[in-house]
Amino acid sequence: MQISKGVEWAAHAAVMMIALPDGRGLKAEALARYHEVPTAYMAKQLQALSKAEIVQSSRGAHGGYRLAKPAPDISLWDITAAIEGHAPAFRCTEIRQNGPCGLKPKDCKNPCQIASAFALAERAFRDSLKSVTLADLGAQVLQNSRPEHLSDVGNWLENETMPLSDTR
Amino acid sequence: MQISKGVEWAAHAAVMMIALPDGRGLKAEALARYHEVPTAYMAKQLQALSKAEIVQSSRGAHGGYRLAKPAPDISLWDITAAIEGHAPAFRCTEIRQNGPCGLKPKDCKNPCQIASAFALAERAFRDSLKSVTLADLGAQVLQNSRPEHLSDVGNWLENETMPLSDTR
DNA sequence: TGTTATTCAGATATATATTGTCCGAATAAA
DNA sequence: TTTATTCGGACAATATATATCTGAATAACA
Repeated sequence: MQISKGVEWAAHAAVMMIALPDGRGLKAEALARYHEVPTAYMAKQLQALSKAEIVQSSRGAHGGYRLAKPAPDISLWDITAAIEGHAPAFRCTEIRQNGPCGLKPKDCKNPCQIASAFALAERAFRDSLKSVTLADLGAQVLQNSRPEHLSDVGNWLENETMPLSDTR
Repeated sequence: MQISKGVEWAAHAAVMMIALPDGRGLKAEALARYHEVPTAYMAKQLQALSKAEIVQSSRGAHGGYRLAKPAPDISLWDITAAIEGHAPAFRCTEIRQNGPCGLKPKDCKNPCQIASAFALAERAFRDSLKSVTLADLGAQVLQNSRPEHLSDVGNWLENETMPLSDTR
């Protein structure tokens, strides 16, 4: 029962994108470099977020990714589901229908008790993650970071999001 | 994010063992045959339950497995943890310490916000499973099964748990 | 008390999913 | 129209889950 590393990366990348000014974007390579993770694999996670319409992508020169909707409308569950998929973690294979005392399918209209218990637990998990938004995470970062760190990040963003010919 | 099939098998096997009379046991092969799953792999799950002291094993002729404690004292989480391990599903790799704006370790005494959110969600998952005991599951089976099915199971158990020379 | 049949337990292969990489398609700037 | 740049999906390597096999331990029986 493991959650893919991609979820961690995608979540951090999404938090990063909160701070992105106006219509600017961050390319996959920059987000990977910022977090010091393999570029191509980070790109893969961003593609998944893009498919889930959590981020928008722009191709070509000066392209990149940005959030597709306001930070309060994106939950940690949205990100997790985008990377891991929506399939339940517990997969009931209906083994109660197997073997010498196996039940007939018509006697299995109600879900198996064990499967039901897991479904309930997974719902609790999901609901917990749904209650946390990107905006919440961003606010916590602002609160808990030292001012110098925030300015470091600010400067880095300036450089990465302004690759235009600004020679002044 | 998948839960091993072994958890499903182990849970069903454990529910089965509730019905076991007095000091009798069921061997791995019988439990596998009952559920129509590969014998050796079912055996492996039972070994895990044995290590976690959820079931007791007896070797040699007429050996087998039985519950190591009363059904109300065994939760679905106990079984899950025995098979899947106790490690958290979300693994924080502290990528906030990476890259050009990486934090210093001394500024990372508090856990990362994202990791905290997942820890909370996993706790909710765990607590939900902890609230379901083998006794609960057994009671539900008794309630929801047709009488004929219960007698089928009873007969099967008689044959499997009484392989002694009872020729009368 | 030795011998044998039986059963559990750990070590060993195979299949599947996760992790990581590459090359082509698309887009925007020049 | 050309070119540099970036995303997107196809491809490969690694780790984990699944399945199997052989040996160690135990109890029944002679």
